[in-house]
Amino acid sequence: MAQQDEHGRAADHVVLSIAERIRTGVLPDGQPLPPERDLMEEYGISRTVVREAVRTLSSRGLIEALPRHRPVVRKPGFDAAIDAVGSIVSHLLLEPGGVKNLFDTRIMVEAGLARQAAQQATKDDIAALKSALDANAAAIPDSEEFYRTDNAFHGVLYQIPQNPVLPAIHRAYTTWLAPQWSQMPRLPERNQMNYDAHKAIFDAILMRDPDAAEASLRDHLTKAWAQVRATFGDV
Amino acid sequence: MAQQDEHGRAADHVVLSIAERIRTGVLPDGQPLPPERDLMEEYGISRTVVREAVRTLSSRGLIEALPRHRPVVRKPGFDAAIDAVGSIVSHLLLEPGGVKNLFDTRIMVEAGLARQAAQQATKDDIAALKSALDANAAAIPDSEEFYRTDNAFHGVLYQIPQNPVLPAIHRAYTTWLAPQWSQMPRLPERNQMNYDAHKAIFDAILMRDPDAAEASLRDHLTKAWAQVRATFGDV
DNA sequence: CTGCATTTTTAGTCGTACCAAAAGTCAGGA
DNA sequence: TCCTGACTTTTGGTACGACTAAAAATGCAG
Repeated sequence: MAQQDEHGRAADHVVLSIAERIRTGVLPDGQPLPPERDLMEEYGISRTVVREAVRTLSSRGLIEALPRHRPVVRKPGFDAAIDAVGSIVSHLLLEPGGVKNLFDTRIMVEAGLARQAAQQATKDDIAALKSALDANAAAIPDSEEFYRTDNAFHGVLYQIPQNPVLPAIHRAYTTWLAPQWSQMPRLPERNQMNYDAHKAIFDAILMRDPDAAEASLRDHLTKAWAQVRATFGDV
Repeated sequence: MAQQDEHGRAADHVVLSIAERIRTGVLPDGQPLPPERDLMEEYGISRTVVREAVRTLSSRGLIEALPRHRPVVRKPGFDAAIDAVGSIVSHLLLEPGGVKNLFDTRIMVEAGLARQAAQQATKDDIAALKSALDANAAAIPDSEEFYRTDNAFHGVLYQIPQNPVLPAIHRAYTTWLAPQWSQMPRLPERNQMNYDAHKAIFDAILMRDPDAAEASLRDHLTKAWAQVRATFGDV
């Protein structure tokens, strides 16, 4: 994969070099990048190239470049990876069927999570779920708060396997699907219905019944999708 | 979220504008972008800014900017989204536990796919699986070919739900995990073992037994992971 | 109509210059 | 002494102009 080194890209070399310094910790997380003028001297290139490199690193998520500020190193986490795709995904969601395709994968993933939870959840996990469920119940009259606690309940499912990739995925789903979700009419009746679904999922997990857990979760999300369709039509 | 418009970024406005033109099809897929000089005239900005915008669009995956060529529009697909994260993910995989975390999500996903296949696979799906399985069997002596057919067999699982997101995810897994996988010693005995595992998965799907399908798939991938560990130690 | 040489266009890079916003400095007052 | 606000320096954002080499377009000859 090693291409013609002196061919068409000076900036890419700088990108690679800086990325490596970030990865190895020579440039620690949170530290501002050296000034552009220093970098151009160090690499023997023009500021044009330096700026291109910075721009690239920024959209790669390795640094955070606020408009007029010094870019700061942002050691890549799974969240940064999600951010990096955000732009593309938002385009994909505007395509017909885009939202549905994404939502379907969410159903798949959470169905798996529910099964896994029913089989492997520890006492602490159950306690966390219970606590999230109670908060959700308390929020039924307050749609704003219900949305938050609803999210948090699902979030617990993503935490149970103790895999840092999963919470990032959850954040991705909530971020990307938020435009649809947040514009839906919020009614206490609906909140009640959703809470009941959460309770059913919780109960199934508590009973260590993977099939029931998956079924109730699928039912829950499928109904949620029906609500989305009722609001937005086919998307 | 609308910020101070005349504040700190001229390039971003151009990025937004061009991205919109791509999405709406004013700039169709495959068409080269207008020359930089035309764009600077059209937007009333300097070439510096145009180039920054192009660079950004490129790393966002909306256009493909080969070194000395005209950037061509590349309507974003799910594959492009995967590419966009590639850079970050490759960093994450170098972190301790990074590969395992990713592989675990793969096990989760494919476990779900196997269940779903057992429940919903059509005749055509089964036929595709069978065909992939046969190709896999025929390739047992040829490790190179076996790797390919192995991949293809798993790929069929990702196709069954008919959700375009899933094949993209499969491609992501194979791309990101390839460095580990392709360096593993290839032995016909191992191929035989993996083929047997594939056969077990296929049989379970054929028997419409989701539990067995999931179990055999988990077993298969867990053993594959053990092979990785045996080769690379803890990663 | 086809293949090749020539011209034109265009991306890549450099350098300089200027502005405005941060960041850093320092003096004066509480 | 410590805080505060004005002042200076640094630094990112943008513009303009120039030059090179590669790519694309053109035109010519066969």
